[in-house]
Amino acid sequence: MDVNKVRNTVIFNGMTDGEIEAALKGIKASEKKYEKGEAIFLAGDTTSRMGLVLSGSVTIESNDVWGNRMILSHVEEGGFFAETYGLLGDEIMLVDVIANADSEILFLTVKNLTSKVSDEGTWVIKAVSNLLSISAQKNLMLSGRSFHTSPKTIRDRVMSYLNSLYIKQKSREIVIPFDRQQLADYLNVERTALSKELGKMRDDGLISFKKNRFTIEET
Amino acid sequence: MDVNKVRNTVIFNGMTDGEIEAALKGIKASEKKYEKGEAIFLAGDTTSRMGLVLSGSVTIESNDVWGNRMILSHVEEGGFFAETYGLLGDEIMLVDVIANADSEILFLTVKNLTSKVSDEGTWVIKAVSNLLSISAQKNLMLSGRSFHTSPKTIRDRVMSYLNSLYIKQKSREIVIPFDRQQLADYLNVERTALSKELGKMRDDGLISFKKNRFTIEET
DNA sequence: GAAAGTACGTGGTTATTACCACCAAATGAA
DNA sequence: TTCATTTGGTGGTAATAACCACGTACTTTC
Repeated sequence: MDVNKVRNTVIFNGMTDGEIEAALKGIKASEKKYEKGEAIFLAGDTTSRMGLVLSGSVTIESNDVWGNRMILSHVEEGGFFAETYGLLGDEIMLVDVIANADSEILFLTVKNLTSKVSDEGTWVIKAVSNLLSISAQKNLMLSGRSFHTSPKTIRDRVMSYLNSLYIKQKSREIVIPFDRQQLADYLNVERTALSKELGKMRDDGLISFKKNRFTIEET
Repeated sequence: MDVNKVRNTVIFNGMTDGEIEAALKGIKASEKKYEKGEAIFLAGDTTSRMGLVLSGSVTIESNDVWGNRMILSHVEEGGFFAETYGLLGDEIMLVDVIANADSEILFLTVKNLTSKVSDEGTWVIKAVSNLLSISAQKNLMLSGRSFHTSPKTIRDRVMSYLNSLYIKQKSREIVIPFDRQQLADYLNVERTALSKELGKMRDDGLISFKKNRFTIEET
């Protein structure tokens, strides 16, 4: 890896060239090329590596069980993706990352960073590392919720939510951790309107449910 | 400070008692008592300290220019608040933190943590510290947006958004960084519907605007 | 097991928004 | 300038959700 390529990225901020070289080694930096359209990560994956776009660009997108595709964001040269997943290591990704052009990606193994640190570091690094975990965790919750509340109809919000659980639980039979009122609050809709829409979705053959057990019907 | 009181909180995870003591000193831990109803932070403040609830509980709430109050969350014993603001240090808080009962709060100066570290640490701690900044920054953006998209009507979303800029810019004359389409996307509403609602709000004497300059009218 | 409370669903009404077609003003390039 | 493009606004309509009132089933408690 050429230090010049990464010197200006945020993660190597404040490091000398020597440190960057050490970091690249310690962080197991590995470069890989992708062709336009190729998948870098797929929903359902777990990863302990985050990505840094050296050239080209990638899109973060969601493709749900029902075949709906949604583009969530672009990441340009110099930008990161999957930091949160990489940091937490065992969280299941809910989105796909696709090369938007021929791209060079640098993968950085950041999971070990914080765990390794916990054994050997001083209290300072332990504290920073703990804060990073707290922050990453919160991040994941926030982006999850914002993801499920951005569709404009109740039906689409429910589908977005159920799809994420489908990916996590890898089963069309889904147990949700909410009662109706809580689900309504989480999706930012009114409870009775949610009940009605769930009923319609059942009538339309999309789902069936009883209490907090939902089943995504085969189409 | 008694180590026993904080040993089980996430931020001191993995530290020996000796390290916790060193940490408490290095992090300038200071305890303060608040009576029920007393303000711990107010919107418009900046802080380089985060809060840890030792006893009692606090509420995070929003009180806007128009006098609307909204409770956003509770933090119980052992929980944190203002971590993101504390970490970034110079971000203006958009919410109030109020003691929900007689409470003991431990303030931790976390800003210095990451900045101090940048000078002296190894590449590992620098990388972790950089990641923490990235994560905190992203966090702030995510929670801001989710804050402005949770009201159910377009008007309330606009008011929430303008109020946050009012707090940041400390002026009733507000320049927004978006054109109409971008504002609509940010607030998760349809552009023409937004235009209409802005017109109505002007008719109702709430605001006036021209292009991306808005003025919050005195009521 | 009766009473009270909680959770969920339905009907009906109204308010709000999305959506489409279109226009006007502002911007910018030739 | 003139033409094309971008940006913001309006009218009208259909879709959607909020809101209120209420009923039913399931739980919990005494």
